[in-house]
Amino acid sequence: MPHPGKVSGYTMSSDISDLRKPGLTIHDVAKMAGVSAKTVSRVVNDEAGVSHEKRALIARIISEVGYYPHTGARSMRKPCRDSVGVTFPAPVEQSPLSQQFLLWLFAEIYRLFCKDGGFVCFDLNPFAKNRDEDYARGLWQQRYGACIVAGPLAVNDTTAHRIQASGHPYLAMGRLDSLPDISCATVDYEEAAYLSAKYLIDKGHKRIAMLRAFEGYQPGVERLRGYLRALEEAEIPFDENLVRPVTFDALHLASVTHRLLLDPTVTALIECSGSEDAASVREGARRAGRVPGQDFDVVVWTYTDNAAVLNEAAAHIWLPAREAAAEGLELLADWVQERRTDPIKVIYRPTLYHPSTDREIPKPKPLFDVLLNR
Amino acid sequence: MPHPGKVSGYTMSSDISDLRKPGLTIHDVAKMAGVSAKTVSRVVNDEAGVSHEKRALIARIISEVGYYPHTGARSMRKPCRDSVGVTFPAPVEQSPLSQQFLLWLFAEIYRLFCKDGGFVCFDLNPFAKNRDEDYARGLWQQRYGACIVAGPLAVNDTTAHRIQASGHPYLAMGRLDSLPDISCATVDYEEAAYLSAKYLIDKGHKRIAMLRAFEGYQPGVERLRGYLRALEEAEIPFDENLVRPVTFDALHLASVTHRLLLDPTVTALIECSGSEDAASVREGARRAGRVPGQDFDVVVWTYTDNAAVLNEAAAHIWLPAREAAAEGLELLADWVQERRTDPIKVIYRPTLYHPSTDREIPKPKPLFDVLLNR
DNA sequence: TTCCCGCACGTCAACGATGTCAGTCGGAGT
DNA sequence: ACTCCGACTGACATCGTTGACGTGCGGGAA
Repeated sequence: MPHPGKVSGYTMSSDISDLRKPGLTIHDVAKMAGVSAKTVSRVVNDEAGVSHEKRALIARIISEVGYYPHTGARSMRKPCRDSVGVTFPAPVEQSPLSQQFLLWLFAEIYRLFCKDGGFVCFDLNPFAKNRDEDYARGLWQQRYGACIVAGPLAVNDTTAHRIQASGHPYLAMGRLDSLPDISCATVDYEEAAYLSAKYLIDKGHKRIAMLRAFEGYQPGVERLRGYLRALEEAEIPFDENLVRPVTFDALHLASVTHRLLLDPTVTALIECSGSEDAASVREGARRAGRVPGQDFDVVVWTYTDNAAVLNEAAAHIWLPAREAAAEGLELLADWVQERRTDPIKVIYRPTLYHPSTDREIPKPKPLFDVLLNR
Repeated sequence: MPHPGKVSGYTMSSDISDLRKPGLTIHDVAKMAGVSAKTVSRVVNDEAGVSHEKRALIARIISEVGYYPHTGARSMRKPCRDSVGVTFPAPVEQSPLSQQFLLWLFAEIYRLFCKDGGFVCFDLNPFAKNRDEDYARGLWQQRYGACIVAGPLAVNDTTAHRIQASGHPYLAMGRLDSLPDISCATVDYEEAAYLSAKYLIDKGHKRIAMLRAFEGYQPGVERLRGYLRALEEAEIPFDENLVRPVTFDALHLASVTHRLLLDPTVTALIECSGSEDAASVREGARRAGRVPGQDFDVVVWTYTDNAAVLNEAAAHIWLPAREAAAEGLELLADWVQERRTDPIKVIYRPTLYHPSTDREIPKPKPLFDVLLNR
């Protein structure tokens, strides 16, 4: 046996007593230092009114015995400012956000909220009884002091307004831009759909297919609105069969594209599923025997400026979701620090470009006019 | 302007009052229901001693007004059981764990700890003053009731024992297997190094290079131990120049491999950097003008059983880290639920195989004997 | 009828930290 | 010498919740 000492039993005891030790309190520290609890509290919170010697003594004792204040007790006397909660609409592995974006988002949240010792509390509970109320349950429970609703799924207006009314800092990402006083950071999906459709209409297309996200995914509504606006302006009738809901699954995406493109009168496609899978669209087209750029025109939406995902044959809509998120998170951090109180409104405009004609992806971030007012 | 109603001011007020509303308390609910706070508490906690009518009434009021108990106040009366904290040694984007593994880990943690309404509190604070103490700061602060130390960086023994002594459920992942009474879930890195070196020695090699992880990365120590053991058994002298620390950066990996292989007497290499980058090793070898499988022998370590990463020319060590993590997390969940109290010891054995001779990657998970005792 | 038991409640103190306020103690000003 | 002031410190109440314990009431047994 190569590793003696690694062995330990795996037993089950039927009578399990609660062994968790109570932990040090401020009174313990006070007793050790020979002062009152309040004086220790003053040192912990960096308040004035303690002599230099006592302050040094108490600080030394605190670090020696490893005293940490009890967060719960603290949160009863003052609003909690050292943690943010992040709510998702679905477990990470099913998130419509790409994994790359998700990890970037995590890192950004940590960077902004942990540098002064803060905590991030993730809430991906897919088992909640009432998803919508539960979006902010950590806020109602005073578990964290600010809240990021990272999901683009619908949050109903009552919940949104309840969060707003609670006075806690919060930010809804990817949604809620239509409610005037609700904090959000997102991109303008309606505009993206409008630009896509208009681009294709201007090229002479009349029957334009669109892959919109599945039911219940709020930005899908906005997409449809932009699409319809472009059609209306050009006086082209709407055929509801051309707008298909898709999941974020690559195979599903390919198969829906396939079926759409079997209809030869469909000469253009807007791929706005939210996934980065331009490849899936290409696969679907291949199966239908059609060649993008020759047979039909495509507009692909992308959330990154990564040239690797570019499809030379297609026009692209760049949705600066990362830029919007970054900006929104900065403002949320200000709010937590009480450097602002108004709801956050960050809405970035999408940009249309074509890899074969535009040499560079437009770098300057197109901001919504709210932000230009600064 | 396409979107009226989206505009909102971006102002700074110099006198910011704290607007955060106090929130509903159990007393508010009690008043509404015409009962005492204790009775409401009984309903909230599903305790006996409340008549059916009152229980129904109170439950209705709770859901109507959206009352949630204050977590902090609660945690002062009973140990917190509805949340786990996860500590990392570094920000996610710098993690030695692959992004794929990381997201899988997140999902697994949520699956196990959120299904009954739990929360996950991540702690990636890279700004902590005393990293080692801070590994469990959320535990000392009673912020969460159980703790996962997800980092393979060294946790010093004092901290480990302090966590153990506190009686809180915890799990150290990827490390600490050498301390007898400390909970951990990991793979046997020493054995992996031993198997790798022995395989190469048996093939007749005498000068075997090893890429070990950077300084401070604890499993690196264990790797070296296994390597040395194999050398000793074969009575081959140790040349310290053959064991190079690397970071988890693909370019760095390639360049170190390059330099190692410029020495023609080096005829074998163990690539155990922990990254999935067999490609980097191949690139380094190419630059040195050497061909793996012909010029020299390689053993590549991998954490997945994904055939896509396999290099036909190399022998592989499969480290079932995911399996170990999954098992450890299950046991931690049991501990939180008080179905066990002993420290967790999950140590999986690595497996050596060669894609060109072994038809299948050995599927049955090789467990350490501790687990076989069950 | 009396006693006792158990259910359905309520009362109260305590958890750990901090805000409020009331002291104490030098030293400077008159 | 006497006041006054400011720096330092502690006593106490309080936050929201729950454990321990007390009370009143109805019903069955003696």
